Amino acid sequence: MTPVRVRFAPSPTGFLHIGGVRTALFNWLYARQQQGVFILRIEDTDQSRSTDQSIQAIIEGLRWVGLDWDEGPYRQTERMDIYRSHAMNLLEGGQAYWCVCKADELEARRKEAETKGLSPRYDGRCRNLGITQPSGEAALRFKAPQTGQTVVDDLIKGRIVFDNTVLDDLIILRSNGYPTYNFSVVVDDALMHITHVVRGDDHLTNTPRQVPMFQALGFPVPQFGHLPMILGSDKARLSKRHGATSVIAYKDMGYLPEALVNYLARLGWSYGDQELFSRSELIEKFNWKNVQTSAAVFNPEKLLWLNAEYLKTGPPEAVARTLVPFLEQAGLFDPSHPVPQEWLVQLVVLVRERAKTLVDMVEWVKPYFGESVVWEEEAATKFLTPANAPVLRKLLERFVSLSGFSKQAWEEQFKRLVDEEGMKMGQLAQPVRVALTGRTASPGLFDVMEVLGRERTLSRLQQSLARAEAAHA
RNA sequence: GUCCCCAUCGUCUAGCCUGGCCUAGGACGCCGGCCUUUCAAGCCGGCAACACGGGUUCGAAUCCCGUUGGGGACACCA
Repeated sequence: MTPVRVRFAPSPTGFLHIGGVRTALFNWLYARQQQGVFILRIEDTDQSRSTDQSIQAIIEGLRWVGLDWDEGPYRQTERMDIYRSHAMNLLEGGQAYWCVCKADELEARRKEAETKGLSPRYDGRCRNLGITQPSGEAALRFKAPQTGQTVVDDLIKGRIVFDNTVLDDLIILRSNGYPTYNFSVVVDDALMHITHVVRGDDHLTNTPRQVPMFQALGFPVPQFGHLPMILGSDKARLSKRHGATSVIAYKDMGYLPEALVNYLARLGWSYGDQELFSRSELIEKFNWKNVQTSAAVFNPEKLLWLNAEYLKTGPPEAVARTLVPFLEQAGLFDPSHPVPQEWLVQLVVLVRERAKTLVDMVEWVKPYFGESVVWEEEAATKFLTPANAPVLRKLLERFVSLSGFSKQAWEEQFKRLVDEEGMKMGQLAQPVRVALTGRTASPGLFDVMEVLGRERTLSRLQQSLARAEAAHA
C-alpha cells in the first residue's frame, strides 16, 4: 500500500475562508486517519493577486483550527524552473505548442463566440503552425486530446465521463514565463506524489483537462474527490454578504475552533445521527462514502448552538484560558489586581450555560469584576426602592452575623427571612440580584454570592441598600 | 450557448447502493409545556420534507427515463 499523501492548495488572494477550511479539514482528517501526509502548498502563480499577507492569514487560520501540515508550505513561485522544464519536455515531445495569439485578440474572439451562442473556447489556430522559436511574445499551449473520453472515478461523485471534444488547448506557460494553474497543479501533484486530490466541486471540470496532462507527462493519475460547495442562505455561493466568511472572523466573534471544526465536518458529511464529534472521533469515523454529493447551506444558528455546547461541556480551565484575551480587550483586567486563575475558572462555570460565544461570555462575566456594583438604571429603579430597603437591611444584618461564608448557611438564612416576612422567594431574590450584580438576570443567587465572596457580597448589599434608602418613593 | 454536478422538513442530514422494517428518523431553529429566585440550561411535546411526470414491480424516497429547478465550469485567475 502506498502511503496516503494529500494536500491543501489555496491561492493567497485573500483570507482563509470557511469553504477552504472545510476542504483542508477533510484532507487533514483523511491523512490523519490513514497515517498519511498532509501537505500545504501555496498556489501563488498569479503574481498580480497573490500577497504575503494572505499567506500569513492562511497559516494563521489553519493554526487556529488546529490543522497542522507535515510538509510545506511550498510556494509555487519557488518552483518555477520545475514547471518550465516540464513544459519544455511537452514541447519537445510534440504535446505542446507555441501560441502567438494576443491576449486581447483571444478576449475579442471569445466574446464574439459567446454572442453567437458558441462555446467560448480557443479555436486552435496556432496548433499546427509549428512555431519552434517564437520571435515575440508567445504562450505555450497543451495539445489536448480531441477524440475519445476522459473518465474520472471520483471518490465522492462516482464515475464521470467527459467527452474529449469539449477540451480546450489550455495555456500552460504564460508569455511572461509563469505557469498557469492547471499546469502547475498537475506538475506539483505528480512530483509531490499526491495520492488523493480532494478539492472543491468547482474544480470538477478542471479534472478532465488535467488528467491528459498527467498522462502526457508520464505520471500516474491520482484519485480525485470533489467536495460539494458551501452556499449562503439564498443558495448562492457563500460570500461576504452572507456574513463572515473568514475563519479568523469566527475567532474574533468568540467561537471555539473545536466547534467550528465540528460544524464544518458535519456540513457535508455525516455519521448516522451523531452531531457531536471530538477531533479524534472525526479522525476515526471520517469516510468518503458519507460525504454528501450535493451543496450545503451554511447555517450560522447551528454553529452557534454547537459553540454553546462546547462552551458548557468543554473543560472550564481551557475555556477560561481562551476567554482571557477577550477579557483584556474588554478592559476587565486591572493590572494592579491580577485575577487568580482558579477564580476565573469558577466564573466560567458560573456563566457558561448562558453564553453562546466568548464575546457573549464577557458580558455575562462583567458584573463580577470590580469591588462595587454597577447598576443597570432600569433594574435599580425598579428593585432598589425604599419599600424594599427594610428587608434588604434585615438580610444584610443576618448575613453579617454569619461569621464565615457557606452557600448552604446563607441560603438557609435567606429562606428563613423570606418565610418570616411572608414573602415569595422572587420578591426578595430580585432586589438582591440587582443589589449584587446590578442586573435582573443572573445565575443562581447563592452561586453568585459564592463567586463574589463574603466581603464583596456584603459590601455590594450595603452599597445597594444605601441607594434604595436614598431613592424617592 | 456548451459541458458537468446535484435534488428528503426553513436549514444540516439518516434512509437510497443491497426496493417492503418509512404512518420517512435525528439535529438546529421555531411554537407550547414542565422545572424555577431571574435569565439561561435541562426535560417533555408539537409544527414541518421524499421537486414534478412517466415507467419497472405485488410493492418505489429507494431502480430506469424525461421535465423542472439549483449549482459549477468554459481566462495568458486559481
